Amino acid sequence: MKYWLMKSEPSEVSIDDALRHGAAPWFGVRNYQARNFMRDQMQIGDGVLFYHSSCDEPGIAGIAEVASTAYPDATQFDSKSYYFDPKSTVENPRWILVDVKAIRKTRLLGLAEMRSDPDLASMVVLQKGSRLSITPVTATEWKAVLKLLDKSK
DNA sequence: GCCAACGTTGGC
DNA sequence: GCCAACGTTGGC
Repeated sequence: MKYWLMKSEPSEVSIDDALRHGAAPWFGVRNYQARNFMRDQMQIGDGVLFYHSSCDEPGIAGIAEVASTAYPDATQFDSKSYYFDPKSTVENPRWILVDVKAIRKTRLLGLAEMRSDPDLASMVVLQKGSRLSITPVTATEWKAVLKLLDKSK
């Protein structure tokens, strides 16, 4: 059982969208490191912090879980898709994904509040220059985040 | 809109 | 394989 933080732009897929859709493919990852986490390390049932990025209020917006093992991202084969990759083939797909199931929406846990918690000092997403859309979360960080979410700020 | 940080590309 | 140029991310 591992824990992850996964970024989504709410203008594309927000936590509300994810809750409506149930388990859905986490399409569009085009970064090898993030892909490799999904391919090599994610297991069904892993905990996911659903993070809103590139928006007015960046931060953790919900809790989700990994709902499938890895399989090819269909959007890479769709020439009309923004995520189309002409260099990828069905025989040898370059991009894979997992299904993610949103479990609940939380209050918005912003970056400033996260940075104020010493238990989160080493959290990858808080490091300077960290842009990776999928990052590992330690069990300690997971617990600390849940604890912060329980506080009514 | 700015800009730092990082990833990718491609010429050599 | 190096590395400069370019593109992208994402908070501010």
